[in-house]
Amino acid sequence: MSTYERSCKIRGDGGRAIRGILDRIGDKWTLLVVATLDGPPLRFSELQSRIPGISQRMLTRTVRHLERDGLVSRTVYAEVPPRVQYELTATGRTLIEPAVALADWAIDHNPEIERSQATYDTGTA
Amino acid sequence: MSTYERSCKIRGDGGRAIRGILDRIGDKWTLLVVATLDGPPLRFSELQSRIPGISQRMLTRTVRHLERDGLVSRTVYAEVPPRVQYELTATGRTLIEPAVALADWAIDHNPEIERSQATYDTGTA
DNA sequence: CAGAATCCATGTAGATACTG
DNA sequence: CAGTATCTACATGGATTCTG
Repeated sequence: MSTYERSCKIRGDGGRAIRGILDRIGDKWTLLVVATLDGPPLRFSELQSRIPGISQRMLTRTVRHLERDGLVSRTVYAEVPPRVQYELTATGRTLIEPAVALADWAIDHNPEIERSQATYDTGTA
Repeated sequence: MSTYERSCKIRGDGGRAIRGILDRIGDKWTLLVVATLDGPPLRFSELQSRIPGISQRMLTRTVRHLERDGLVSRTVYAEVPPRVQYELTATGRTLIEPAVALADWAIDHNPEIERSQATYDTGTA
């Protein structure tokens, strides 16, 4: 299959599928949370300490969205003090692969892109 | 390589690489423009007519960003009326593959995700 | 035709303070 | 510990108007 044919997957239904997933994972923290949860279950504070810069509010929102989408499971243990564990679901794990593909692309092409930006900016400025 | 090892690619430098690419392609139109340009060169108006809902301003901004990143080339023909053609660069084409992988994931898992959301919402509401 | 410029609505994210 | 609530700042995106 050529990339031309494959790119129809992106435009497909007017871009609904792509838009849907980018709305889900395109924000500032979601993919980082998913990647951080690729491994043993973590509790809230562990998650927060492993994701430098994320605020409580943003972590809460992000895991809630992921839970709603069925990509992360949230288990509350009825203890005092409370303990809540987060874990990727089977579906959530399947997201790792395409996400890594994207990260690979980013790592591979970043130098090139930054050079292009520098050229563009000096030429325009 | 396990997904666990691979997911380090995402968290890598504290998520810089992923953040960089999501800032680039995570917006509303970029991937749609890239996918639409996977094929013969198109002029501004052609591009706009093939991407339902995009405004002039957003198309202009999006192609400018892509040009700055070196993913799209912009060729101005000195004619009256003006003609401008857009085309994916070689680098731009390499983005198609991981983007399609993501679109595939979205298409595959959308039904499941929507079911999860429905369950979550009724349970919470 | 292909945009540039301006204005405005909305959403996203962060800081801060409080609580079961 | 694991949140919730509130407020605010900023970025994103859209509509409209104007132009080389």
